[in-house]
Amino acid sequence: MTEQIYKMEKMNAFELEHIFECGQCFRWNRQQDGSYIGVFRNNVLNVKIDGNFIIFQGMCENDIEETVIDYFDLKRDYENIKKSLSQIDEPLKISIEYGSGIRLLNQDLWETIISFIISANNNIPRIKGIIERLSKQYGKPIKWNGNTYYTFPTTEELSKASVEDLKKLGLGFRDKRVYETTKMILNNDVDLNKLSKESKTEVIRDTLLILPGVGPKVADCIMLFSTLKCLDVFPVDVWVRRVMNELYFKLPDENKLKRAQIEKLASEKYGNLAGIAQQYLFYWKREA
DNA sequence: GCGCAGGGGGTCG
DNA sequence: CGACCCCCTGCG
Repeated sequence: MTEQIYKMEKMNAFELEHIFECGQCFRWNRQQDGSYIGVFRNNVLNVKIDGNFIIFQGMCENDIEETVIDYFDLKRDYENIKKSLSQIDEPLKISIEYGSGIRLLNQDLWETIISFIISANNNIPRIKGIIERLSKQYGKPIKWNGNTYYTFPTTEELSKASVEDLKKLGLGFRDKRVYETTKMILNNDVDLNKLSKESKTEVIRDTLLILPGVGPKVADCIMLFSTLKCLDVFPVDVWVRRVMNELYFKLPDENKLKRAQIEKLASEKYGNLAGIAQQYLFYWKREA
């Protein structure tokens, strides 16, 4: 593996902060100069905006251009998506202007499953810490630029960890969930290859829900943020609940809407782009 | 500075 | 509907 660099003209929907701070990923870290470094699959990359260009540079196991086109989903036409979503209503339009540079990444399915099981009732700094420790302990090192980075462990690699090992890394009550889910995927009780070929959203969700630690919210995040790319799902967490409450129901915050109510409304309003709408709303509500 | 509550991208029983 | 691990954060 050698260092590679790829420079391309900047597109309209591509802002580093929007992409990496909208909550879809946990392994991208902001650098002093405003660029970001992240580990994904067997790669370590720095992404930097330089004037009207995006520069990708780092250790990449395959062709860097193909890798970033795939991972950053660069073929998807966000201009068109934003245009049609903006027409739905004014609040969504405002949130899209606020997070105009958001793109959803094609993240590894297995890594996304484990990462979002860890995210349950947890905060982002701690989630990131846990994932870094898991990677350092069970992943493979990649040296670049005087630093050592670690790949996210494969299923086989993580299956070496006992419940106790996981507890020591600070997973808390999620230790058993990660352990059991790893075992089930290793045994093909849930077959991720087969799941990747499935096209029906409901079948995919029901399959993911089999895994310990995967409930409705985590399942939707996995479906939206991984290579599964089910753009029609609408993950309902506290922030989204809050924003939907305010925008469409005008209820006081304590008056909690049921998940099903929110999902129904989202599906009616946003249709098969509900997941992308969710990201704009989430980012807007949480940052602003 | 340090110590101590409060709460966090939910899930499970 | 309450408990859950543990850290991160904010305040006294």
